[in-house]
Amino acid sequence: MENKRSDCPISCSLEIFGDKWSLLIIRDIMLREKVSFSEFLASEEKIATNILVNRLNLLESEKILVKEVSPLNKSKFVYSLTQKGADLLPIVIEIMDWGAKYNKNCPRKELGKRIKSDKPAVIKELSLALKKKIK
Amino acid sequence: MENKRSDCPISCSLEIFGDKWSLLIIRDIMLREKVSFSEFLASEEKIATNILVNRLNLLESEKILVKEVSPLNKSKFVYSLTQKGADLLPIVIEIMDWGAKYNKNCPRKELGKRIKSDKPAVIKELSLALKKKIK
DNA sequence: AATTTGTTATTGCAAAATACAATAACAAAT
DNA sequence: ATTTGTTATTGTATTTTGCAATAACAAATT
Repeated sequence: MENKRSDCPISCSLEIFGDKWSLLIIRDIMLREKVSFSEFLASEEKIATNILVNRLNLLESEKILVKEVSPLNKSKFVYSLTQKGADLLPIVIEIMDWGAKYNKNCPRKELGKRIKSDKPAVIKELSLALKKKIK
Repeated sequence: MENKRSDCPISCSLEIFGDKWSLLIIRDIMLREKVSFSEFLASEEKIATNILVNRLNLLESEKILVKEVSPLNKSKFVYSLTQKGADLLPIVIEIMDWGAKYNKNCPRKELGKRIKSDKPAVIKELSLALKKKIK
């Protein structure tokens, strides 16, 4: 961890995930059941392999993710959220809601519509589901 | 607006404010009553002038901020939030709450404590206050 | 009128982050 | 043995950011 810019919690948070990629990896794990390097790599936003490696290591070092050997395939790793990582859920949901509200080209799909109609319920439900999977 | 990476609302949002600075400017306007270039510049995180200019222009072009000549000082500009910008409030609050929860060096001050004890009330109250100031 | 001060913006250059392509390491599967 | 799949590294070009200096210009001061 580098030297902090300030003690502001917003600033500290942005030093960790204030970039264009980190929260997309979190999204993939949280909302799309992705768990591995190759699955993250396959996402539509086309992250480069070196950046993906870098972000996964960073998120792991911040204890937002945990990396383990896959029980199904010993030559594969799987990433899971810690409680700290799972607690990013409300942030992700709020960003998703704002983005859908202000972007014509981001039509709300099922989850987006449920967020629009009852955000707290969605957060509660997803949070419970995550609880079963955190490390 | 460049070419979008995808239609995901999270990705679209991060293309706008997914960096280490934009949300700090929003924070300064939302929570610290700052309105001008020199006030943003004075924040503890020490943003560079060229980056500040760049972010202000970007946020203005995204219609998150509006720039006007100050009524008090004609050689000064003041920035205010649009409704789109004010709607970032829940994101800012959630990031603040997460940062305070997971960072020893970010002691909760008054606002932080109120967020911890009743987040929806804080958001509602601040959102009402912002409503009176949006352009 | 000339000078100083305050505010916003620009420029030049170094450093860091990102994009993109190629390929390496290595275990599993064939 | 060879091929395939998964993760990681390397090299190079481009873009973004950090930092310092300074410009433009109006208001305030002398």
